[in-house]
This record gives sequence, structure tokens and C-alpha cells, in this order.
Amino acid sequence: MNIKQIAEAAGVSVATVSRVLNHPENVAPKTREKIQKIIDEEEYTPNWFAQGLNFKRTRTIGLILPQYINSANMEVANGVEEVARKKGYITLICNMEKNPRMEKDYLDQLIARKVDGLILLYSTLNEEYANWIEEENVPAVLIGQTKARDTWDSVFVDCRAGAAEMTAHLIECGHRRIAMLCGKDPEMEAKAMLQGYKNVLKASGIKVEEHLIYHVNNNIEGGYIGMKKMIGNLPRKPDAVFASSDEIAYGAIDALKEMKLRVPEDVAVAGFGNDRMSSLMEPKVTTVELPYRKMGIYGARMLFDQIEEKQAKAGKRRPKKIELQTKMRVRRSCGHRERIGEMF
Amino acid sequence: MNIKQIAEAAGVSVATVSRVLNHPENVAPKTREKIQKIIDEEEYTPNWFAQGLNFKRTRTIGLILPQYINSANMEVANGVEEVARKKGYITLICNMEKNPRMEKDYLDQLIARKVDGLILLYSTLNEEYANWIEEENVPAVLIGQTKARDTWDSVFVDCRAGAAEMTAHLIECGHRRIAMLCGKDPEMEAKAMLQGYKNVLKASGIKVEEHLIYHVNNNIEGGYIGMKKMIGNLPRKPDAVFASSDEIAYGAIDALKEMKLRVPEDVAVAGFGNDRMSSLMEPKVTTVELPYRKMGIYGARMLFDQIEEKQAKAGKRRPKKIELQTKMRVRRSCGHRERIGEMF
DNA sequence: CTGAAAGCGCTAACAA
DNA sequence: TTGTTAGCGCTTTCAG
Repeated sequence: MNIKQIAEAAGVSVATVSRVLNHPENVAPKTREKIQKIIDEEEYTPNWFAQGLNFKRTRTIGLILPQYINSANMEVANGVEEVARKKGYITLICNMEKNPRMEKDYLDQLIARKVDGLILLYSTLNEEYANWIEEENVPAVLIGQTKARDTWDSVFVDCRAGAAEMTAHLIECGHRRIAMLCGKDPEMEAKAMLQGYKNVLKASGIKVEEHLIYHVNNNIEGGYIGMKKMIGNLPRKPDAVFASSDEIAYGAIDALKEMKLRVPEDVAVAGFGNDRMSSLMEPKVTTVELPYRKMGIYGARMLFDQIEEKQAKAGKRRPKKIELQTKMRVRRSCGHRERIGEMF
Repeated sequence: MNIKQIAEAAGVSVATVSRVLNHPENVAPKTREKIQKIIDEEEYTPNWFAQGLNFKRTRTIGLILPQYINSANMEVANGVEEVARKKGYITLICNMEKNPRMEKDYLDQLIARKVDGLILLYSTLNEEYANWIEEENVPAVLIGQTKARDTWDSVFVDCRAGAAEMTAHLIECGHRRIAMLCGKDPEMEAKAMLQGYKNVLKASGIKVEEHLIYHVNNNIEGGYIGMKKMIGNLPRKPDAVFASSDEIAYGAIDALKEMKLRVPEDVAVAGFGNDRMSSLMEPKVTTVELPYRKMGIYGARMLFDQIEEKQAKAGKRRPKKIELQTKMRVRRSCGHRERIGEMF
């Protein structure tokens, strides 16, 4: 069923039908009703391509994320989608499997499909591709930090501060020999956390020992393997281990248990991210909460601001930055006694 | 940059450019190369809408799933996407948040956008909407069982058998009073599992007691609340609890621990789904493995079969059904001794 | 092997 | 208030 057939059935021209679709106020009430009735009866929907060819918008945004199998990412996606849906937009979600090559492919695809905006979560984007997106003049926002660009709108979390707070907490709990299992991604966040960790150690007069720092894959297996290796290699076990994600912490705890080391009595373990499972593990995992959903919501809002601005006027603007804060979740895995009241 | 500009730059007509894009063999090598060079230099990509208006396909499939925050769903999605990507298709993933209303809205959207095919995961679809999709004549496959239709291609898991096997296992472990925490969704699977559970109890001469069966929300909280209520209401605790999902099992275990009941010594707990975390919980959770990824892969393959068939010829065909089997994962949470060697 | 032109379904400027 | 018509960017038939 196309607009012409509707027009014929109603005994009017296609222009009039188009008008009731797009500017109903410019059509006489009677004609409008008659046409609307036929539209409803026939369940007519305008052809999406034809519309796209005329309007230059698709009411679609693209979201590229590092991985599906990661509840943090999906919470961000949830936030993005919620905002988009309220605006009447659909979200095209692409999973790059932590593979920069795939990220680029999807980017190409999304731009070819003329999405109205782009959200990149923990992007691995390099300069060249960033330039290219800018040339395409498609609104874009970054969630999480990137090497490539700080001229884009972005929302990110102060992970340095979060890691610093956690490190300070571990010291406060009486730990001195504090190891770090640092995930290889997201890259910038990992670096920031490492910074925060080192800074606090130094400030507390504790020497930073590079052999206490392991760079591991950011998942359960990474934590498990890293922990095993570390204990195997070190002459003396650490007092505590700070993992850059809860998943890494889970793996580390598993490894420690397997080596008959008690958590937190023999080795304390802290995570980062406040994954849902962290309060169900044994011991419950002390961690740092990140506002994932909020990141998605704020990111999407910034994107729609851009989209709406773009319709109004083009032109250079200062990039907007939103920095969100983390929140400690003290539980049992670090052996802290006094702040136990805060427990989740 | 559009086709006309490319044509001008190359000193040929748009038809010739279009030909090198779609039927390069019909263009003289020299002209072809000249045009191709310009296309490459200018990084020209045909307008997606214009193409869509001519070709009737979008190289896009739609996948509607119940929820993002559920690793099982995302594993299915992963499988679907992998197949689609290899075929050069993009997957439009929609999250219906277990809300039938949202499922319909997305369905409308996807069809308006002329996706080439549709995959519905644990669909809540009713007759009316199923009819409508059939009328639209868009290839579709179901993953998971549905009330609405068995005239569609589908892939599903024999959950009745899986539940039966688990129940038998619990009995074998010496448990007699076996409770069930049955999730409210996915609906058909939950019913099938309940069936399997009841059948085995009967066959083993154990009376099915309805007050040992609780219908709960299919998530951690559901399991927690259900378990608390059950223990609160029952005069005597059950020997074992069979949860219809691992998440429910996690919640149940948490509740039991909180009530100072040991798992499995006081109450055994079994899950369903073999979530990644199940081998990290304390105790590690005995569960039933479901081939999520495979479900996605098979589902997508069936869909592409349909899509390709459709191009060849229309016409009625017998729906294809793929039934997959589950696999026991015996761990510590059920107190089984003998089969401990199988432990993961 | 190549070009002119019709047409995909819709929107919007212009006329009436 | 409504109709006529020129595009939007591309593909494809039909001539040449």
C-alpha cells in the first residue's frame, strides 16, 4: 500500500495525503478525517526509504560498545536506549568484541545508514577515524575516555579518584603490600586507575613496586590467571589485591581460594565497578560503584542536544564534558571492620 | 558526494557509474577502472535510502530480546550477530524489557524499517501480532517456545528433559522434599520445566506438593524473596530447591545463607542455565547448561535460509524446528558425591 | 559498451 | 484548501 493508492481511495492527490501525514493542520478537517480513516483501515505506513530520501533524518542513533557479555556495557546501553526511545529514536547497537577493526567496520555501516548520531562506548578509535567522523559531520559523543579526541562531547568517570579512594581504603585497613591486577581495557580508564593507585601509595610513603602490578585481560579468566601468576612469582604474598574490575576480582578470588588462601584473612581483594554479583560472592566484594546507567543517559542526552542544535544551526562549539564520580562500596573482601555499617 | 558528481568527474553517465557498482562486468575495463578510481578517491558510498528504494532489501535483520541485563540473552544475540555479520548483514537489536507492549512497538518499527528478517527471542507475541507479521510476509524465526505459533521456524531447548534430569539427579542425591522456585518467564520454558519436575517426582513415587512450588520473578531478587517466603511459610524446610534459572538460584542461596542455612548441607540448591558465575559461587552451583550461543547461531542460519529461499520463490513450506538438548553440570551445591569427577 | 529516461515512494515549493 | 510537479539518489530497461 503506497501513498498513491491511499490518494486514489480517498479521491485526493498524493500531496494532500502527505499533508495529513506531516502537516495535518493544513488540511480541511473533513478531508483530513476521510484520509485518516483510510490510512488507519489500510494500516498504511509511509515507505521508510522514500521518507529518508526526502527528510535527511532517520530517527536512529548508533551505539558501538566493546562487548555484549558484560553487564556494565549493557547497563550503559540500557540508559542510552531509554532516552532514545523517549525521543522516538531507535538505537542501533553494535558489538565490536573489543576489536578496533570491527569498530571501524560498524562505524562505516552506521554512517552509510545515515544514523542521526553516534555514541561510542570505550572507543578504541584512532585519530584518522575520528577525523573522518568529524568530516561526515554526524553528531557524536564519547562515553569513557579516548586517546583520539578531546574535542568531542563526552561523559566519563573519574576513575583516578575512584582508584585513589580504594587504595586509600586498603591502606586504612592496614594493608601495605598492595598489588594491582590492572585490566588492559578500557585503556584510558586503566591508566587513570593505575595513576590513582600509584599516587596514593606514594603519598602514603609506600614504595610502588612494579612487580606487584600485573596487566591482565579484563575478565574473570584474566583475574584468575593474573592472580595465579602473581602468587607463583612473588617470594611473599601481597596483603591486598586491587582489581581494576569486579570480573578480574572474581577470577582473583577464585584463584586464591584454589591456592588455599583465605579472602580477606590472607589476602584482601578489592574490585571496581560494583557488578551485581559482587554482593553475592563469598566474601562479598568491596568495590567502587560506577554510574553505568547514568553514563548512558547523560551521553544520550548530550547527543540529542547536539542533534537538535544541528537542526537549528551549524558551527563550531565548545565540547561539553561531564565527569561523574564513583562511590565506595565497602564489603567483606577487604577485611575492613569499622565501616562495615555501610555494607550493602 | 553523489552518483551524479562521480559521473561528471569521470565524464560518463550515471548509468555507467551505477553499473560499475552493481554489474562491473558490463563495463569496459578502462572505463571501469577510471570510475573506480574516482569512487575510491572520493570515498563514495551510494546513498542508502536511494538504494533501498530500488532494491527491496536492507541487509538488516531485527532481533527482539527480553532484556539486556541478562547474559544468556546476550550470548544468544552474540551468536545471531556473528552469523549475520558473516553474511554482510547488520543486526538491529531491540530490548523489550519483558514488556509485551514494547515488543509490539519494536516490531512495528522493525517492519517499517523493512528489515529483511526477524528473530524473536522468548517472544510474548500473541495470535494477532503473529498474524500480522505473517501478512507482512517478512521471514521470521522464533528462539524459545511461544504460545502463539508453531507454524514458524524455531529453535528451542528441551527444557522439560533438562528439568527432569536435574530432578532425577536431586533424588539420586538422596533428596526427597524437593521444592521448586519457578521463574514466571520465559513462560513456555517455565511450564515445561515444571512438567519435567513433576513427572519425575511422580515416577519416583514422591508426591508433588504444590506448596513446595513458588512462582517468582526470574532474577536474583525473585530467588531471594521466594526462598525467604518459602522457608518462612513451610513448617519444615525442603531438602533441596530447584531453581528454574541460575539467577534465581543465586538469590535463593543468598537468602539461605542469611537464614544461617548451609548449602548444600541443610538445603541443596540447583540452578538452570549454567551462567558464568555459577562456577564461582560458594558453593559452586549445580546446574544445567543451555547452548545459548548455538541457539543464536542456529536461529540466524534458519533465518538466512528463509531469506534466501524467499528470493528464489515464495510459497508455503513446512516450518523447520530445531530442538537442542541440555547438559548437566554437577557441582557442589547439591551435595552429590559420586559424580564429583565431572566437576567443572 | 554506453547513455537517456522512467520509476522507486515520498515531500514540499509553487500554482490555482 | 488542494493539486501539480520537481526533485531526493539510485537502478534498470530500452535504444543506440
